[in-house]
Amino acid sequence: MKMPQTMERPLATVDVAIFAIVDNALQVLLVRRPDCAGEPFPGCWALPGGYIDVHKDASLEACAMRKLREKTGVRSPYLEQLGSWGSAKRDPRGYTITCVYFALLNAELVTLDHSGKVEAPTWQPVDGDGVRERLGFDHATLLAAALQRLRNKVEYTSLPAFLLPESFTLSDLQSAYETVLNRAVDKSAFRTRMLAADFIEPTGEQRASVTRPALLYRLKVRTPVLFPRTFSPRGETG
Amino acid sequence: MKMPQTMERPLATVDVAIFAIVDNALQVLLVRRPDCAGEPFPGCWALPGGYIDVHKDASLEACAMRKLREKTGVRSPYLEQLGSWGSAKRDPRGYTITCVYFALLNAELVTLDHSGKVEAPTWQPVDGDGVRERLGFDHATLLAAALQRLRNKVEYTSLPAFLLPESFTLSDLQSAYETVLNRAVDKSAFRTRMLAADFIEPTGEQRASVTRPALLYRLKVRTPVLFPRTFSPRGETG
DNA sequence: GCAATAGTGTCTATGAGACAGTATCCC
DNA sequence: GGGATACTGTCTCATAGACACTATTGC
Repeated sequence: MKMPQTMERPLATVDVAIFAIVDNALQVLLVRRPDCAGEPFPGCWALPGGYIDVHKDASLEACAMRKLREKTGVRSPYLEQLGSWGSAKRDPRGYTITCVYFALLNAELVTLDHSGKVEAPTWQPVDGDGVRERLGFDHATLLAAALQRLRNKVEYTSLPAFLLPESFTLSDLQSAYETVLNRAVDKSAFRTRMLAADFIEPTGEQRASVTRPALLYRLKVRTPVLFPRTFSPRGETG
Repeated sequence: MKMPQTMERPLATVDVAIFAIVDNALQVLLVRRPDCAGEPFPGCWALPGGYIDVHKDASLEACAMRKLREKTGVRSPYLEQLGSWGSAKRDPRGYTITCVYFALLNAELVTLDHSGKVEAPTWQPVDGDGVRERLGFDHATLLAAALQRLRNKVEYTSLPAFLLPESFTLSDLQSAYETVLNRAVDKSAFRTRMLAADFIEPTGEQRASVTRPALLYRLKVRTPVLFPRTFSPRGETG
């Protein structure tokens, strides 16, 4: 076997699929590829990401956090490693490995940096397995994988709670689930399940409203909770 | 931002946690680190793995497959990406990123290459979150993560089927589940669940035995199946 | 018949889903 | 009161788990 010093090293990058609910729709944060000569996929959209800096990034997760912070200003999102993709062909500049994370956060916390750059990050609505815009590299594949993981996990975890602000009502939470799942869920079953899972607690406050005020809740735990069953309309399990 | 050509590139490796049932126990395949000077963790045990060869390995999965084939001779295991770990400290030779896979296979298919090398791979019984031997690098962490993923998934997937030979009885399958879960499951509920999931089919043959012969089954699909609920002893769902 | 394992039936508790009903707010 | 949303109760059905029962083999 060759010594590591003589091995040809692949390039290593981290990409992040950042999701939030904007305008009652699930959206993902994308950046535009620079239009300069020598840059691959000029003008295309892409997931925020870039090279691992072996001096700055203590770990892969730290690198993902850094990139997320740089684009959104958010410091404490839900962040989960999705997986890694590597091949000689996914980037024209050579063999690359990318480690992809996906993040969930509350859009209100985000301050997009629109300081005149072409690469200004923008929310793009999710449409089916991706977005309408054409993505560079294999990012359409990465985004599709992120969406699949997200939708899959929403069926049996408390993930949508991370899309909401600090305090929220059960109706807000249900709405977040319905937005991600793209289908309605039964209110009674939903509330029973959420309260049984014991991951939220009442703040003691109510949300003022023109109609009956709703109790406000907050997360009891910062880690997602697994439910013992998936959401499933009657008879869908067979 | 620096150009990729001038960036310091981390080393990229792939490691594989290969599991099988040997002597009615869950075991993992480990290799011994070479004892030469300059090699880190000499004499320690480690997960099989090594550098990505940008000329040989078309993808990360291809690289994992190659390493698995080199150690076991097996060509079609169940192989799943577990995740990636990267930091400056996990390998004394510098910043490394490792992409970890876990594999499930039937021990009978394995031909261990014991051709006099020190690095000969060996089955080691899983004990709690790892093995009794001391592992080099951060492989104890990686192995613990693999075990956690495995045990977690076994609760709601057909993964243990990949630990069995081509054809097997329902009792064999139940035994595989019990070995991985390290607890007994109810026979009736187990059989109902397995047959309802519709991922196995009778071969038409029976297993001869000193007692009542059992029907033999084979997998209908090569991909794992998800069950709508986890295994859970009455009242454990809280 | 006996031992041993394969396979089935029966009962009960749980909880999801469907949906209707009640409660509480502002106007 | 009326409209709107928050929240609860009731019914039914599917199925997991517990456990006992029957079936089929070799001896």
